[in-house]
Amino acid sequence: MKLTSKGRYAVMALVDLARFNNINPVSLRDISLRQGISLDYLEQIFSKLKKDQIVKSIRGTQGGYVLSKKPNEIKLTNIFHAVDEKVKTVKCKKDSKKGCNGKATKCVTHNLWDELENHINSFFDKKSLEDLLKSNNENRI
Amino acid sequence: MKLTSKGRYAVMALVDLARFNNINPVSLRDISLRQGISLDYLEQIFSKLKKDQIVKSIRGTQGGYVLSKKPNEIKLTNIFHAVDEKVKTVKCKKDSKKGCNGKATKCVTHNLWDELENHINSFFDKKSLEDLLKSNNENRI
DNA sequence: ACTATACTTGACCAATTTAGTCAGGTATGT
DNA sequence: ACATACCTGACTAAATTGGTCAAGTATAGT
Repeated sequence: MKLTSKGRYAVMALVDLARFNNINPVSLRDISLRQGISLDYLEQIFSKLKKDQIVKSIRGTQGGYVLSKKPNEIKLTNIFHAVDEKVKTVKCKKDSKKGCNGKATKCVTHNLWDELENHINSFFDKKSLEDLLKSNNENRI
Repeated sequence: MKLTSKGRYAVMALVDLARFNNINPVSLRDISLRQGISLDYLEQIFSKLKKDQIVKSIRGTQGGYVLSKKPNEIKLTNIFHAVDEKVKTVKCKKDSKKGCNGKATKCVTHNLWDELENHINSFFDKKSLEDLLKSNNENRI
């Protein structure tokens, strides 16, 4: 089981954006420099964040991105969903001969995996961008 | 984020093993047939389960595998650990210029990922093979 | 002793996913 | 007009996954 960089980058970038969000739009170039994430890759990530209305874009000189909502309204669930960082549990295919279909342990793992998904998602549902900003500030005293 | 088949197969195979464990050792061939998992792949998985002393092997005719412990003593943590199904969180490398080192959001994601790992592991720590056997039996009434 | 069964080990491989790069755009403030 | 910065899609190298294949070794039963 693993978490990919894309989700982590999205979180890092949004925390960065939230911190510098107050006055002007924040350009991806700045985020790229501050966070050490490739600009090209950031563009891919932000196009997804925009599609899910987590950020808004402002084009042209002095343009950049702005949060669409307040930091406490943006949950990790929303972020991960936007960038396709989802909990995949590799279930059995319905019409394959392999797996649990009609077999002895049918559904054991299905129920288990469903429980696990719920468990993980409940974590993501609770954490907001604001929570992360707070813990970030505490660390930088 | 995803869970691999290896972990799922290990769980399925062990539930199967636990059910038929009472009288004789259970051969991988039987598990393979009942669960629809490739024999060759099962061998790889069981060699890892054996190394972590979750199962014992008995060679020769009528041989097979037996659980090393009682089903309630075998937690999902143990199983996943044995087959290297671990929560990888793609952390920043220490000496790379990329990532969070010395950057604005240093440790935001580190703390977050650590919390998540704990959250997930607490789930795995609680669930035992016995729990799965029970829910399996309930399903087959 | 022979043989069938079943565990043991290690090399190999195709398909998929990941984490990007590259090359072109288009919109807009000054 | 021009620099900035968003936008889009194609491409790719490396790693991972989910196996297969081949060649063993150990043991119970005959």
